[in-house]
Amino acid sequence: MADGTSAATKRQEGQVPDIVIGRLPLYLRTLILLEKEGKEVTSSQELGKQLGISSAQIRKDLSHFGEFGKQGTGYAVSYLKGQLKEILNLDEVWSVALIGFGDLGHALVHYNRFSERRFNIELIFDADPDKIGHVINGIIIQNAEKIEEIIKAKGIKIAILAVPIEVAQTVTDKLVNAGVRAILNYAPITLKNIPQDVKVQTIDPIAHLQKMTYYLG
Amino acid sequence: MADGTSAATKRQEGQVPDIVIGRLPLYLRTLILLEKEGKEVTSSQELGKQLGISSAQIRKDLSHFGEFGKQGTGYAVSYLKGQLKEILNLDEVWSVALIGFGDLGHALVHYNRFSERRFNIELIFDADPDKIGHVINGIIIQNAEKIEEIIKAKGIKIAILAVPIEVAQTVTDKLVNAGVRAILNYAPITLKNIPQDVKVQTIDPIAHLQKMTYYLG
DNA sequence: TAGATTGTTAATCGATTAACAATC
DNA sequence: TAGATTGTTAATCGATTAACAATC
Repeated sequence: MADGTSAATKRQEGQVPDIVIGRLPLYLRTLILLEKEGKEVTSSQELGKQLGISSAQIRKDLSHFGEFGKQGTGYAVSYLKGQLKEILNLDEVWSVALIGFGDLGHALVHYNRFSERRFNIELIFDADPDKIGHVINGIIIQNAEKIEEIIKAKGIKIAILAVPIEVAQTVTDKLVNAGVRAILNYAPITLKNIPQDVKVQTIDPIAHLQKMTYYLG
Repeated sequence: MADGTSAATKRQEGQVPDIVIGRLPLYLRTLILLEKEGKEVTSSQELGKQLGISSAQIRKDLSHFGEFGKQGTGYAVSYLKGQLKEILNLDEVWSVALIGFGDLGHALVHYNRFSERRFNIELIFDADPDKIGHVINGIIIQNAEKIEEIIKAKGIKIAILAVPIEVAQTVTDKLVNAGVRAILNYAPITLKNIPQDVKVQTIDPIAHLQKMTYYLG
């Protein structure tokens, strides 16, 4: 994530590194898994083994936010899970706008894990007149021209961008303008003109594959 | 990513950091974009601006592999693109096996960028008897029980894992056993028992969203 | 208690940036 | 030439790891 930290916006005392924030969801994911397996207590060592990282790193990461464990015994799974959820602002249900209803958009709408994790896709937009008006999972596909108007009206802060490359930047400008603060970007392009308080995460499967083929030489 | 490489490497002065390898596909992506725009020459500054990273970092990254630019003028777009493709082993067509033909698998098969970038999905597997035997894009959906047999026979090195969490590890074991060396994993779980020479990249959209909600507090 | 594990400090390791001679 | 930009070195910055006192 480009956090746009410049000399003028030096990391303030007590601010947690972005790379640490990125690991918290993995810790949470693992705790949920352990809980499902019936584990009530865990340790930095066990978590580390599950995730393939060191126990020291986990303890260090958590120490940015407080003390959650007990010497000699470790962490109560349910408690730590709750604390991480709170830290990550996951106690509320987040409304999400999906932009683009092609194959990917279709798959995302049917991906149950979004709602399981309390990300509710509440709006769908597309530019194709043949799609506009159709109802998917009780959601009407809206005209992409109304993105700003409707998102602003609903106060939605999170958008999933699943549009073709060519329109990704234009749509992004609209989303930012509509007050969106987090964009999950599936277009394989670096989005520009992102204000400091708007976060972007780009998912590009091709980039992942190409990173791996390097090692297949 | 573990660097599982023998002493007999192509590069004498040691290993290129994995984090650098991860940026090469982004450089390539940007060069392709610039080429499409008709640009014949670019610079580390321009590339950096496009990607939101420093020009120094781009020059440093490229310097691990050789000298590709000219002082005063910069880089020939087409040439640098070709060099990066070569470095990343992208001159050949890679056959890919897709495991799991749910909504996500469906979207992936229809995602043209895979074939555009020379990743050809050649095999599809699913465990559902209702799906086995159906033909998608000229590819028969095969019984998941034949994963090892068929992948081994075809010598396929890259797999995309789009199966439910519960079976992800079991399928992974089979893939590794069948000789797969790169796994693009869409199951939100850390895969275990991965040999050093097998690479895994996990894509978890929920983790990305949760990273961003931290900042929405 | 004895063993285990946390939270934290200090040391190490690695990545990024700044700066500049070389040179197109 | 004058301006621009590379490739590289050294300095800086930041992240990870090791180690251990505290203590459950």
